[in-house]
Order: sequence, then C-alpha cells, then structure tokens
Amino acid sequence: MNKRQTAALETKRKLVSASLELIKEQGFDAINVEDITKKAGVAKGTFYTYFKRKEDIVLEISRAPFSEIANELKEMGGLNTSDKLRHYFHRFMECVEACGINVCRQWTRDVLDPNNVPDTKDGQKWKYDFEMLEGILKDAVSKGELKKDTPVELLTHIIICELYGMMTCWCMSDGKFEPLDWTDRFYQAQIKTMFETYLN
Amino acid sequence: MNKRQTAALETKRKLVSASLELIKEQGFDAINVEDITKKAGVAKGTFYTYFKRKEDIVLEISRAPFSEIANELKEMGGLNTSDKLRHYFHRFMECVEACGINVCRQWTRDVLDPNNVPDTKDGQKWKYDFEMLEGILKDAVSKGELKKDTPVELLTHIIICELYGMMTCWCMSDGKFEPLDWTDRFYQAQIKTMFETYLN
Amino acid sequence: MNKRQTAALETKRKLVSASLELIKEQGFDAINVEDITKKAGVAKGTFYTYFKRKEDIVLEISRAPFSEIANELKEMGGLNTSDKLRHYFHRFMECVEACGINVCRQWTRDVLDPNNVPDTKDGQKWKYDFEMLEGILKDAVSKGELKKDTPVELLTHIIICELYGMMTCWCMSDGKFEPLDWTDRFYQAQIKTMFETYLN
Amino acid sequence: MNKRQTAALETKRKLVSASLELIKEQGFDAINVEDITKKAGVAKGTFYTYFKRKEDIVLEISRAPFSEIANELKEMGGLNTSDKLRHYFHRFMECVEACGINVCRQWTRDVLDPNNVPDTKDGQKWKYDFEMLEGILKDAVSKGELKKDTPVELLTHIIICELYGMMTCWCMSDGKFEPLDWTDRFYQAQIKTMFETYLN
DNA sequence: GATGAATGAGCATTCATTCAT
DNA sequence: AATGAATGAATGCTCATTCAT
Repeated sequence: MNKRQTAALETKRKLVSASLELIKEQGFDAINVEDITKKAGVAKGTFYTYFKRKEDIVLEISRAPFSEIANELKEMGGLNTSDKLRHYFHRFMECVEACGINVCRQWTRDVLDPNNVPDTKDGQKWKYDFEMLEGILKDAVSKGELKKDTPVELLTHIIICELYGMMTCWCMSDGKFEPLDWTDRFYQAQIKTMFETYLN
Repeated sequence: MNKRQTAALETKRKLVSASLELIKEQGFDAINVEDITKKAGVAKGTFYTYFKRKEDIVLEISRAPFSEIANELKEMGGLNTSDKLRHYFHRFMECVEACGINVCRQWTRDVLDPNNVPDTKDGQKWKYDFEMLEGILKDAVSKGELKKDTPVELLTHIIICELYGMMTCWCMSDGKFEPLDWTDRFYQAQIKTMFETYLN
Repeated sequence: MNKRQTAALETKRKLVSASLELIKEQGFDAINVEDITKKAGVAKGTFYTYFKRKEDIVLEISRAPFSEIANELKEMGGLNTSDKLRHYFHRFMECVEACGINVCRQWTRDVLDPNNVPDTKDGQKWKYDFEMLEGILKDAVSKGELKKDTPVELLTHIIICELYGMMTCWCMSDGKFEPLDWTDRFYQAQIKTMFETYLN
Repeated sequence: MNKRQTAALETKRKLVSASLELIKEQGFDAINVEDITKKAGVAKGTFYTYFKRKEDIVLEISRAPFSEIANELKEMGGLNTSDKLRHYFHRFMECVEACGINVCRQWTRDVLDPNNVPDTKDGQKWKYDFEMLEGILKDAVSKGELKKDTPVELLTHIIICELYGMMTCWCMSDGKFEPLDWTDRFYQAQIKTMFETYLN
C-alpha cells in the first residue's frame, strides 16, 4: 500500500468515525453531509469519493464491529451450531448497544421498508446481517449438524426479523430495557426450541 | 347536532378516509397534504381545521378501528384477564393488518424517531395503545384478577414494545410473514407465562 | 340607543381592549385575529363585523386617547397657537408612551410601508394625526394668529414627519430614551422657531 | 485569487446588484428569493451559498457605498472631528438617497425592533452604522479632540437614532422632502451644539 | 484524490378573509 | 349581530448530489 492509498484509507476512517460520533449524539436525520465532512476536516465533496449516498455511511459504521463477530465465529470452528448461535446473538446485541441508540434507530428505520430503493438494499445493514447468519446455518448444514432439508433462508429471515424486532423494543424503551437480557430470554424461549427440530 | 356540525364531521371523515387510501397505496412520505385534500375534495387549508400537523392524521387513522377493540373489551366484562389479553392481541394485529403495511410502517417509524418531543408523543399511536392496555391491566388489578403488586406500567411497556417489535418484523418481511400466527405464537410463548406470576 | 346597539358597542370595546393588551405584550405581527377574538370572548368572524381589515385595529387603538387631545384643544379655545402646539406635542407623546412601544412600532411601520395603497392610508394613524394638526393650524390662520399665507399643509407634513421620526428613535432605543424629554427639546429647537416666521 | 474564487465573487456581485434593482423598484416584501436569483441568472439555492437569510441581502446592499464613507474618513486623518462629522452626515444621507427610498424603508423597518432576533442584529445596517460612528468618536477622544469623559456610546446611540428618525421622515414624505437639506439643518441645530460641550 | 460552488426539487403551514347559517 | 367552517395564496429554506477545476 503506497502513501496515497494510506492517506485515502485514513480519510475514509475519519469520515466513518466523525459520522458515528455525530449520529450517536444527534441522530442521522439531524446531521447533514457537511456536518460530517467538517468534523472529519475534509471538503464536502470528499464524502462522495468514498460513499455513493449519505445513507451508505450507516452501513459502514457497523462494518468494523460486526465483522469482528464473523471473525470470532470463524475461530470457533470446533464448536457446535448451538453455541455459535448463542455467541452470535450475544455479540450482536453487544455491538448494537455499543453503537448507541440513535444508530440503532437508523438501522431499524432503514429496514422498515425493505423495498426502499432496489439498489439501496445492498447498502443496508440487515442484508449484511442476513448473509452472515445464513452463512453460519449453511455451514452447519454442510457439516451435518443441521438436517439437509433445513429451511435455511426462512430461518434466517425469521431470526433477523426478530433481532430487529428487539432492536425496535430497545429504541422504544429509550434505552431503559436491557437489550442483552432480552436477547438471552429470547434465545432460550424461541431460537433454541426452533432449532431442535432441525438438529441431527 | 345541527347541520353545520354534521357537515364538519363529514369533512373530517373524508380527510381520514382519503389519507388512509393514499398512505396504503403510496406510504406516508410519498404523499403530501395537498394530495389528501384534493382526494377529499376540500381546500388545502381545511386539513388544518382538523389536524394540527400532517403527522396527526397517522394517529387518527387508527382511532376508529382500535377504539372498536376497547369497546369489545368493555362488553367482555365477565371474562378473565387472560382471555381479554388474548382477544386484545388478536384484534390488535387484525387491525394492524387491515390498515395495511404502509400505515403500519409509519406507526412504527414514529416510535423510532428520536426527535419525538413530549407534546408530539401524545399524537402518536403507541401512546394511545399504551393507555388502552394499561386500562385493561389496572382493571384486572382492581377486580382482583391480578395481584395488587403487579407492576402494571412495566408490563404495559414491555407488551407494547413487543407488539411494535412484531410490527417491525411484519414490515421487514414485506407482509410475507403472517402477523396473526406470530401474534398467537408470541402470546403463548411469552405473555401467558409472564402473567401467570401475577394471577391470583 | 337600544339594547342591541349597546351590546354591539360593548363587543367593539372588548375587541379594541383585547387587541391593545395583546399588541402591547407581543407585537402586532405576533398575534392573529383569532387571538384577539378569543381574548375578547367572541367568534373569529365577529372581528369583521367591526373592522374591515386586521390592520384597522391599529388605528382604532389610538382613537380614544388621541381624540381626547382634540377635545382638550377645543376647550383651550382662548389660548394662543403656540401654547396649543406645545400642549399637542406633549400630550401626543404621552399617549404614544401610554400605548406602549409595540403599538408605536406598528404605527411607525405603517407609515414606512410602500404598499400602503391610498384607501388603506385612511385607516392609518398618521393620516388621522395629520388632519387633527391641520385643523389646529387652519383654525389659527382663520383666527388671524398665523399669517394668511402660512403654508399650512407643508408645515403640518413636516411636523407629523418629525413626530414619527421621534417615534422611530424611541422604538430604536427600545424605550431607553425618554420620549417626553426629546419632544420638549425638539419643540424648543425646531418648532418654535419655525412658527415664529408665520405669527402675526 | 484563482479562477474559482473570482467566479464566486462575481456570482455574489450579481446577486447583490439584482437585489438592489428589484428592491428599488418593488420593495423588499414584494420580491422573493427566486425573483432575485432569476434576475441574477443563477439557481435559487445559490442565494444561500452567499447569504444565510433573505434579509441579509439588505445589509449587503449598503456595504459597498457605506464602506466608501469609512475610507474617506480615514483619508481625512488631518481634519478635526467637527469636519469629519459633517462629512459623515452629508455622505450618509447621500448614500441613503442613492440606494433609494424602498431600500431605506427596509433599513428603517429593520431597526424598529432592536431586539428582533439576537443573532439577526449583527446582520442589520444600524449595527454597522453604529460601529462606524463609534469608531470616529473614540478616535477623537484618543486624539484629545474630545474630552476624556465624553459619553461616546450614548452620543453614538443618539445620533444614529436621529439619523434613522430622519430616514423615517424621508420615507414618510415619499421622497418629497430633500434629505440633504434636512441633514444639514439637523447637523447645525443639534449635533454641533451637542458636541461643543465635549470639545477640548 | 480533493475541492467547494452550483444546483433545484420539494412542501408544510399560517391566517386573513368570506359567507352560509 | 354572531358564528366558525372553509378557503387558498404564498414562499423561504435545506441539503444531497454533481462536476469543473
């Protein structure tokens, strides 16, 4: 990586971190692209060198923390699906909480209309989440931990939806409910049972 | 009620019904006040004779169908709390479904908005829902069906949040998941158990 | 005057007094016709039974106090023009001060408005002032106190303009300058001398 | 200054000159931002690249001609305060007259309520005038032409108020009175005497 | 890669006034 | 004389995005 590439990476990093701080404080709608670039110390137009739309920053914010989860799961290679899922749930909500309620609000809002704009969908967090979870389940099927006829896509869809349902609850409670408690309760009550049917 | 009052009521009804149709078709953000008044056949300003803000129509839409639920519950006087709750859940989601996914989206979006200043909250559906449910539970406490020390407010908050969580799931699935199935499953798995602790 | 006429007079009085209070507190632009009628305890439309335009209330407010000045001048029949003028000046500013700075602001703004179409001008305080002062001077000419060739209209115009100039100063100073002091100084420095040329 | 900066300056110049022409013809209230940008040949939004509010153009219009006065005064370094003041008065009214009665109306209207909005005040002409005049007087004090205990701020306030009072008179007379005559008369009758007390 | 001037679509809201009752 | 529902004109401003430099 040459000097120029390093500088570019650094510029992007500054944009992401400025955005995160601003959205945490004020919410996505309350800030504009200029606020972000000013805080990042670059010109307005520079934002569009790295992101196609203002909205894209919202996905970007979640990339680092959530990709961390993917790495952890890879390193848990030996463990069984059940343990992996529990870990996924726990860490997912931990990341949500760490990003703050305003960021969570925006992720959730984005998801309310899945048809938004077709080419925007790829830029949304839930799609990203969907693919990660689908990967875990597919892996489990191929390893023979789950039955061959497990409806992976449907299960993935259900779980992701319920995670976002919990995120909505958290936002509604204005942070007063403890998201991790909820997640654990939810995992025990719903997910565990649901998967037992498909375990080999 | 004299002729003028009747006419006024009719005007309001036309505005609500025009709004419902338009939001069902296009979503709240896609329409503007002029679309509504044109469809209702009145002047733009007339909207503001009946509603303080464009947003207020969103609550108004739910008033008629959901107040119907309240009436039904009153007429179920004899039944126990458990049955009343099951009925509430079922009918709540029936109404949500009847109003359509775009209207549901707007209700849900409203509870996610961090800008929701206190005096706007009163104009939101969830506040209205909260009060209706709180009424049912308080009633049950006063009738001795639930224990005196039941944390009514907390339970209300949890249930309302979870209902909105389910609404989020429905919107995310773009209407593909059956909201009533979910509701029943949810009632059995979570609510019933939760309330058993407090039943006398 | 029958009962109905008395009631009507009372309604008008209530409107004027409500307006005066509201404008004193908040300024003319900050209030609307409904504020006035609500405070007066009548329906919105009733305002238009008594006034053609919202603006007309501004002149009306000055009618009672300033017509009082006209009466006083009539009763001073015996005195000379110079004394009458001094009295006029003093009482004029006293009334301005009594009506408050926000009312004064509106009177002054009205004379600055280029949109003041001819038929609105008749509804403005300055026109009313002009006529009263012109009457005093004409009277003085006919009584032989001022020379036959006194340019009555021009003098009237100058004096009225300078009174409004002082009103502007008062508003600018936000009430900090003492309007009566200014008036006296102004009378001594400018008016007295100006009239000496025309005294018989 | 590179090409882009030159172009930007030229755009701003076009906006100011278009505004001046339009306000001269029709008055500030009668025109809207789109009228201005159309006449200037730029897009509506471009106005807001240079001005925060529509009102801000009103101060901007006076910047060039009145800053000219400041320059002249600097070059009159050798002369005494009395001469400088006379010059200031004369040129001030010349500029007012040159900008036209409709522009003057707006300046005067702005000033009627000095509390308008706090952060708007800085954008008003009278503030600008105040500071220029205060500078002249402070200078005179520091040079020993005026006594050390001269109440500079008060004198400045009085003079500025009276200038605006004269502007009100001019507007009221609909341009029929000769503002320069008035100014000279005013200078002789009021200012000269007022300052004699404070001359060393 | 960075810049920042230019673009222009988009709309809720107020409220003076009218007029049928 | 009183009412109050209905009218509809009128517009400043924001800001995501583009693109020439």
